[in-house]
Amino acid sequence: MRSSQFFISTLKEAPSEAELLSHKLMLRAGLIRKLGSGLYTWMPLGLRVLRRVEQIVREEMNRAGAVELLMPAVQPAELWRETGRWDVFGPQMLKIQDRHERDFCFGPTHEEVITDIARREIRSYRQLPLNFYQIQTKFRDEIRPRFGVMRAREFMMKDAYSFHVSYQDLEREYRNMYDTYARIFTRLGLRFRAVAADTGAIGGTGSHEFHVLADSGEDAIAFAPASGYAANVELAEAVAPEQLRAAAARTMQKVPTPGKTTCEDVTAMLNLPLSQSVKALAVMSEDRMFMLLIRGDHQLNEVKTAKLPGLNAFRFATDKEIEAHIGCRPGYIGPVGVSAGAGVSAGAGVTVIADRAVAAMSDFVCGANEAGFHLTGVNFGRDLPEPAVVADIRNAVAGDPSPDGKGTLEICRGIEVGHIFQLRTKYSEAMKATFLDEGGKAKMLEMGCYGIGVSRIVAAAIEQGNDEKGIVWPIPMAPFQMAIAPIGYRKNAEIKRVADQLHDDLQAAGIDVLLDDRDERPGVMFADLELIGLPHRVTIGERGLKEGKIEVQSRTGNAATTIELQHAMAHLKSLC
RNA sequence: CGGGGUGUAACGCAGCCUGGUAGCGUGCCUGCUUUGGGAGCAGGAUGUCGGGAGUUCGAAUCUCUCCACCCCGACCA
Repeated sequence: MRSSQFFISTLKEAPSEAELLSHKLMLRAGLIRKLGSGLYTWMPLGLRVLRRVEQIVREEMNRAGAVELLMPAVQPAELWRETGRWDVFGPQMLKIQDRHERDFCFGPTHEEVITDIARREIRSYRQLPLNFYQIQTKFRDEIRPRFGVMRAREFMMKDAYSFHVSYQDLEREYRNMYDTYARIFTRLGLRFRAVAADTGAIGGTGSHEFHVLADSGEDAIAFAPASGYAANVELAEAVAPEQLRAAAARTMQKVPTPGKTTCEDVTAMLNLPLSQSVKALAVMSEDRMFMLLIRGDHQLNEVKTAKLPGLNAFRFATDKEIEAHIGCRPGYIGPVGVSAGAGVSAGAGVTVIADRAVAAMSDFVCGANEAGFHLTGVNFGRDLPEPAVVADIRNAVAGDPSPDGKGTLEICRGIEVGHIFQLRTKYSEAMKATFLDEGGKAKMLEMGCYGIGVSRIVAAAIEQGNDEKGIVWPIPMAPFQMAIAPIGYRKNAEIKRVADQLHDDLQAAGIDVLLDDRDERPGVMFADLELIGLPHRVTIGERGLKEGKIEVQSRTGNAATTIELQHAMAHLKSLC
């Protein structure tokens, strides 16, 4: 390919809308252009990268035995009403009407459509197992699209759905997909980690996420290097402290803490470690107030909390509600004196739920339920009743013991690029998707589903591969494998001849090469080629050509190597 | 949706407070010179100042209103 016949449009400065590095670089390199919030055009250069990712995903899915199909992006509401998800999915689903005012959505996912296919097409156990997949545009009306294609509303996804006669066979395919995903991300040249995950809205039982490791990632991952344990922090168990609660050593005292409303401020003022304080979070669920107790240096895990009985739809209490139930404004609330009695009857008292770590504390600091005061030396059983509920409601932190008992946890950040689920019969039951087993009996199809964020992978790869000059692609994702930068292409006939010849030879050898024949000055050419991150650059200039030599420079290496023109093809082929 | 912010040329920005009819850098176009790390000189083009309404002799600037976009929180590939 020649740049004069292609389209390269780079920017020296990133548009101010971009915050994240990969987003800035994608705009600067001309990979994408924004149409609206969460809506992006894939420019020719970006599309080449997207296609490379697609191709690797496709090859590995095919190799794993999955079969490609393509479902409509627009889906009738009836299917979604069958599974009850028309309303459940909520505003995240883009709902549209046709000319007859019939309801449709732009598909955010395709469980309904594929299950409809399955119930029509799959009749016998002899047809199973099956794994259908597609690579297609999805639309999710995200609450807040951001970071370019990292969290766009319209995005490219590979989604696969498998069907089985039994749970055992589903587990086998789940394992197969797990291994396939590992192969895909390895082939793409990404540093990644598979982690145990929450099943979320899609539903089902077992689930793993695949994360590209990057400090800018939106997810936190807990992992134990010693054992290989890895889980999304949303899920990772924070195990109960081994030590039993120490005996009370101090008496409870009320101390004035005017203006100090956070654990940090209070402990700083009292010259105590943050881990000696307890933070009280008031939440409401079905008109009842719950007080969640977390150690001052810990963070509430809302996913875990929502799994507690009666708290599945909890929300944080308003300041007014806190005053009404506790008689004190936020910042100074605490568990002492609030949990009168069992606190089970609606409206009466507040149910106190303590994190496991809090339950093991003694002589702690907490709010006094009086503005401007905190309590020190507080002890359960003496100064207040034992908490009504003790549960794991905090995020695991670095240094926590691993839930599998082997070693301690570390925390890193990741970008979720893949997610696999065991759906079981959730959708087949809702949509009556059955097959006949060997005995001629109708049985529900066991299902699995497996997603990969194809467009997100492009952004994630840039988060992992970049330097001050621009993008550094993993070789399998690069839009071109190699660039030819002729200096004085339109001035020097010999340079033009050599560059053209090399371009044609490389292309004939099946190497994707970009000949920069724009006749830009060398600095401009080099800067552009580095910004768009091509792995290798061949520089052809008068200087070297006089001696029959050209230069080869790798995007990652520092020094260029000089090679004989006559050996160029062999050398360049060996690089790809 | 709640909180914060921004909309002025293709990109980055100034001008706004204190109204007087729009500017800088980069990019773009033409010519000449230049050609191994984002060239120099000369000339040039480009704006419904986000939209609408209002105040005023006069609005990018003040007021109201709508819209778009970005950032922080709840969602997810």
